[in-house]
Amino acid sequence: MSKLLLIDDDVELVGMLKEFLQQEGFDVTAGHDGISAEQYVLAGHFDLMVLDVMMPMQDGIQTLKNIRVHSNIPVIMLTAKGDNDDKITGLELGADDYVPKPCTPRELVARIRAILKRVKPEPSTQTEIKIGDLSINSAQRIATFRTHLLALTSTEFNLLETLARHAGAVVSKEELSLQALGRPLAKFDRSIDVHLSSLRQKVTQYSDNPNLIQTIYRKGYQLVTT
Amino acid sequence: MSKLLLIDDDVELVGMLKEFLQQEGFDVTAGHDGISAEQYVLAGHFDLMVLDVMMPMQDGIQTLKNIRVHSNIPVIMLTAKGDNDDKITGLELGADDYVPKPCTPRELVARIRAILKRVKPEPSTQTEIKIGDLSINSAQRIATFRTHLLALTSTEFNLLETLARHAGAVVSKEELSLQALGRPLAKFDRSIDVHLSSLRQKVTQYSDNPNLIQTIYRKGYQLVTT
DNA sequence: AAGGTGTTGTAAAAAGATGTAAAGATGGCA
DNA sequence: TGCCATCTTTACATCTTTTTACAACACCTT
Repeated sequence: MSKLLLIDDDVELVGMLKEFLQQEGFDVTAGHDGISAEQYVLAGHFDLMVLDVMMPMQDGIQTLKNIRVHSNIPVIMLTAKGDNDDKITGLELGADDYVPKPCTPRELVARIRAILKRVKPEPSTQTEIKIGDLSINSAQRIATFRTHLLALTSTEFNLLETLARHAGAVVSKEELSLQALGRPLAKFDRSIDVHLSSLRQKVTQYSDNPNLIQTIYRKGYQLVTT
Repeated sequence: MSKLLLIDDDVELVGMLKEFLQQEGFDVTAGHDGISAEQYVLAGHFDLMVLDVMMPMQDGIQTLKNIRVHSNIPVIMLTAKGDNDDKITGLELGADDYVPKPCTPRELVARIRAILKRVKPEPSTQTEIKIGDLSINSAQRIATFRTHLLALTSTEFNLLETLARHAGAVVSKEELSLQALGRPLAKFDRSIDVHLSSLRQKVTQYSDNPNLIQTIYRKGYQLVTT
């Protein structure tokens, strides 16, 4: 669970945001001025701080400046709309994002997640995709059908992974070539067809359903969901 | 010098931005649609991409989705003002920032700098890396699997360390040669393969999982994250 | 329905990459 | 010098991908 520090002099707003963020699964601590923000950051180790620019006593810019002397904590700045100069100053001081007030809690959460994702990559992301009896583990690059391990080559795995990520939708050969072979599809290149063919054979030997991977004439291929 | 990739279907705008960014000291490559964006990202390694949301053929959201399968490149999304849904979708997909159009080049540059500043100092100076049962201590140049000390040669250690720093991602032989041997990969140089082979043998003798280090044909090697 | 045109399926050959044992080369050190 | 550990090169087996060739198929036109 990520620890957030929320600093804004508007007590009511902070209360509301705190509640919302807690429901979203964050561990939230709130403060209402720049001085206590500095203390909090120095004391506990937070994963991210949301900092209001406009505050009495000491504004967000100055607070950020002070904090940056000792800490690299990711910071999202909250500020009144259109205050472009603050925005740029903040970013140059090492703020990680800038969100204009008023903003929806939902948007704030999205921004927080975006930044946390890059700073501390959660084990969350779907490394495991399951489509019917198929299961594809992207991290380990292993695919299984029911209990059977599929002995796929690297390209075959890429192909299956790409199809699975778009399960139920048609994926063009152009896209498959880009994702699985890492190059654009050339005019008379049949590689995708050939790899598809072997992939089908390997999957089909365990499946009673011969149409797991469908051909959509002139459009591409599709992994069926059922 | 940071390498930027600029994708927008508005040719004129792109030309203008490109010029501005070049004056600011960036190495800029421009493209005008989502498909070529994917190709660029797969081909050259850029430090950051600026991606327009609204594009004919394939929009920015889908493009980002496809790119995120294989790349963690920082992305700034450009989109029409007030299109809040795109904004949130983009951020959740792993965009690093969102800039409403129209924006001043100056603001865009500030955002780019802010993100690069955050991302660049990431040549992981961590001295202790743990990946599953593996643990690698860079300071002491010691690697262990569970409790077993791995008797690695210097090159083997470099190799394992490099793979560990990129755990879960494919590392090219070029990169491995640079990091582990300190020289660019020459045409018929098989050293990396040979060292990899012995490294595998040493690691595998303790591991039940024979696929800790995967081969990605023609792409490189990957240390699997459990 | 019949024939034309381009697309897809797939076996097999060709080209290219990787795995690895073993021989050769290099450099440190007693 | 001779030994030893390490790294590189070599050689060959094996595996993967791409190309090729042809049959089967889908779709269009008449």
